[in-house]
Amino acid sequence: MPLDKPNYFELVYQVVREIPEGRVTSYGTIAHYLGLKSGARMVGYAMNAAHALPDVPAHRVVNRQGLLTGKHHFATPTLMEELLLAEGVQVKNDQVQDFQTRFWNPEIELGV
DNA sequence: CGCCTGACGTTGC
DNA sequence: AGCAACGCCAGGC
Repeated sequence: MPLDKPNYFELVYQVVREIPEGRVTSYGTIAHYLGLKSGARMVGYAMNAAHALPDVPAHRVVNRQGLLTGKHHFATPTLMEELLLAEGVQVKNDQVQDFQTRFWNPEIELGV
C-alpha cells in the first residue's frame, strides 16, 4: 500500500471495513468520526479510490438521506443495490429502507 | 500554477 | 416543507 495517498483514505477504509454486514453508515458520520468536519465529500472521494480495495464495502456507505448516491460509480449501477439486498438491507428505488435502524454509528460501535 | 469537478452536509429563503 | 446556494478539500487537466 503506497503511502503516497493521504492518511485520509486509509482512515476511511479502516472505518468502512469495520461496518458490520447488513449495516450502513453515511459519509458525514465517518467524516465526523475522523474529525473531517465538512470532509464528507472527501470521504466519498476516498470511496472512489477504495473501489480498488476488496475489503472496503463502499456499498455500505450512503449519504445522509440513505440514498445510494454512489451506485453509479460501481461496476454496474445496480451492483450496490444488489450487494445491500444480499446482506438483508432493504433497498427501494435507490433508497435504503429503515436507514435509521440500519444505521451504524462508529462512535458508538467502535467506542469512539 | 490555476480552474473545475466531485460517492456530502448544513444553512438560508 | 421543498429548493437553492455556500462551504470544504483534494485530485485531475
